[in-house]
Amino acid sequence: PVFRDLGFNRYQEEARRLAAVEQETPPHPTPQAAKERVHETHGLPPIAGESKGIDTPIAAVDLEEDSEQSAPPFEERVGEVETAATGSYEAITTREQLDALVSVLRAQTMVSVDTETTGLGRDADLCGLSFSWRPGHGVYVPVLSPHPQEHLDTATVLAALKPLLEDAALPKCGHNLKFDTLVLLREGVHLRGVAFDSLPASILLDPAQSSHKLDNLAFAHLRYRMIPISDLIGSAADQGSMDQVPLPAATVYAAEDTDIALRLFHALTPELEAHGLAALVREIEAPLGCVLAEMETNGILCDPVELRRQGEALKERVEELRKEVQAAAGFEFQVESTTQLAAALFDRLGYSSAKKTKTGRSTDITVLEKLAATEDRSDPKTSVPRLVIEYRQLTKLISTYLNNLIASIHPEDGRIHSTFHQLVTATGRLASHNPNLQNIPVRSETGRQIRKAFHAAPGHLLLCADYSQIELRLLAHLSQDAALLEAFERGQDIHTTVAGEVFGVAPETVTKEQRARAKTINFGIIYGITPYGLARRIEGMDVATAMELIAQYKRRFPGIERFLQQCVREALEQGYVCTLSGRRRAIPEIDSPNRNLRNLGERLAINSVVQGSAADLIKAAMVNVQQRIDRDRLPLKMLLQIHDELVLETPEAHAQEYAALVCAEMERAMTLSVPLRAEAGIGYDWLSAH
DNA sequence: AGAAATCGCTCG
DNA sequence: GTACGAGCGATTTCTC
Repeated sequence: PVFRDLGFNRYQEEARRLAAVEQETPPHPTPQAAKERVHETHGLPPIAGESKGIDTPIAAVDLEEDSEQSAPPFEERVGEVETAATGSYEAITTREQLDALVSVLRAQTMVSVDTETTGLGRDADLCGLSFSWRPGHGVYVPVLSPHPQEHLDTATVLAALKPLLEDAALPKCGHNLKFDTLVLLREGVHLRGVAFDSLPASILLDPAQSSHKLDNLAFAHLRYRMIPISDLIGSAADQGSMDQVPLPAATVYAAEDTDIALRLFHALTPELEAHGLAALVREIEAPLGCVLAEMETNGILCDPVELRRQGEALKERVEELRKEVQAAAGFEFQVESTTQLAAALFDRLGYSSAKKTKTGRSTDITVLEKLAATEDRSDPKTSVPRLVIEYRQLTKLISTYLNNLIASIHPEDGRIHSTFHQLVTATGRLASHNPNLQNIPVRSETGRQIRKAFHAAPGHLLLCADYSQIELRLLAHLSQDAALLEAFERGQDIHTTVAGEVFGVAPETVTKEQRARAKTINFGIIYGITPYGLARRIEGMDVATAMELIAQYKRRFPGIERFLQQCVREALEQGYVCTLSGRRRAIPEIDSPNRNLRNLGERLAINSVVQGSAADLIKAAMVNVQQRIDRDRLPLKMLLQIHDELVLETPEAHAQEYAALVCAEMERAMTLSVPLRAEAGIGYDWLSAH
């Protein structure tokens, strides 16, 4: 049993090489070995009884009995492979030990925190908490185990620890503390003060890494091989759970986690600093995990009756449409099937196919709209494209929204609890998942009605606060373009201002159409504009005219042109670009010999800086808002984030006051060269709050 | 039969 | 061949 398969390809070769070294070092602790190890340290005198006293500084208050006489401190054993057997871990099982632990933790400048649970889902129960404040040391406080009479119960333990877990002034670290925050929230504990988290830290340092699991980080950064959970609870089918693991083994496993997370804090902090990421982790990403956990736990009330009512109405209309389509076409086919629809349109109804997909002829919205534009009201056959467009819209609403949302409502509390992923996107934006609540329809009237179903609790209102023109304001700040800065400084309508400049007219005389075109250009700039792209999005515009418009824009806003080039140069020189907060995105496409890929790289370089900086900003705002809620004990619940918007639930009383407060916190999230504006709406449901 | 890819559409 | 970032449902294609 010399070498365990790590089940982790990237490290296997390295691990094999080190397997030989392992022969000379103590073998990896089996559960039995772990048990013996803990028994060694078990019969210590109660900490409170130590002569040192519990209010002396931590260095003096050792929770372990014999400090490192068997092995040199881990810091001195560089290059060796280390295992949990080298750490000094113990269980906290008595009232006296718990009180001593609380005093000790209070005095620390950084405490590593972890929870053990019976599983990974929402139904998982707390088995215990572990803490570490000195590398190589750690404690486990069990609350659920095979021998409950040998330790304290959940209520006692949490009552003692809650004040310090919730104390934002006591800095904490850990690995993926969003998970632990979720677990603790189910016990009524609101974890705060998270100043470091090795999961976001690792992702920000190297997003390309395939795994950021604690075990892998331990090996990569500390040459440390952790006890696999399978050693304790087995794997696959006959998997047990943590509450069945004997206390000695559970203690070593649990305390090892916090020990390693603490060591990673020390190991990764210099790396983060070297890459300009330390503040991003400390001020934004680490504390944000707790905010996301709160949002997920809160959930948003959703009325299934309203959704069902809308669904029934739409289903009737869809059935009519299906019949109309088939009647108009003169034959039956499955409208949902793109292959059958393409065959119907292009083989049997005489339309000619222009746009292709990877595997066939495209029937997407742009194609259907072109075909629908040729409709002849006197010939029913030509109504097919128009009817299919409506059919698609309604079936989309039914299946993706109405049906799916009803199924997502939690039977216990009537709320939808989406999951918010903190760092899965390329730019730093959040992603909402299962269900996605960041793409609830708003643009079409029928779709927007779905928002009526999202509502506040009785006596409460939804508070929707969104940033005004956030990406364009960031563009102004990042580019320092004089004209754009001035427009925002003066509070002008940015699309009208740009229209005036680009079309060479006074702002007062800008037409609706000119403003709409300027808006399209403004969005285009942020996405990395191309003449083709712009022409395609403005009705009746050819590529030459689009090119001239872009040229005119760049003449009128020379700072923007400079900024765009600077993004591209940065990507070329460094291989990556950075946001305002130092978040990085690698742009390997930028040196591609393929021109299309290279152009894509240029667009990514531009967009990543703007979109990513906007993500930094609203994340900072979320941390601000939650801190304010905590500090002033406000009765506000954060429910959703939709990229430039926050949705909260507020009591009816003082709702206006809270709205102003949330906007103020959003506006002071960063200090830029342009003023930030956030506006709030209030209403019983999401439709009327907007 | 079940997994993976494709298409299309929703949002910012 | 063309604007950036996501998630998801239905259908089609691939794989065992």
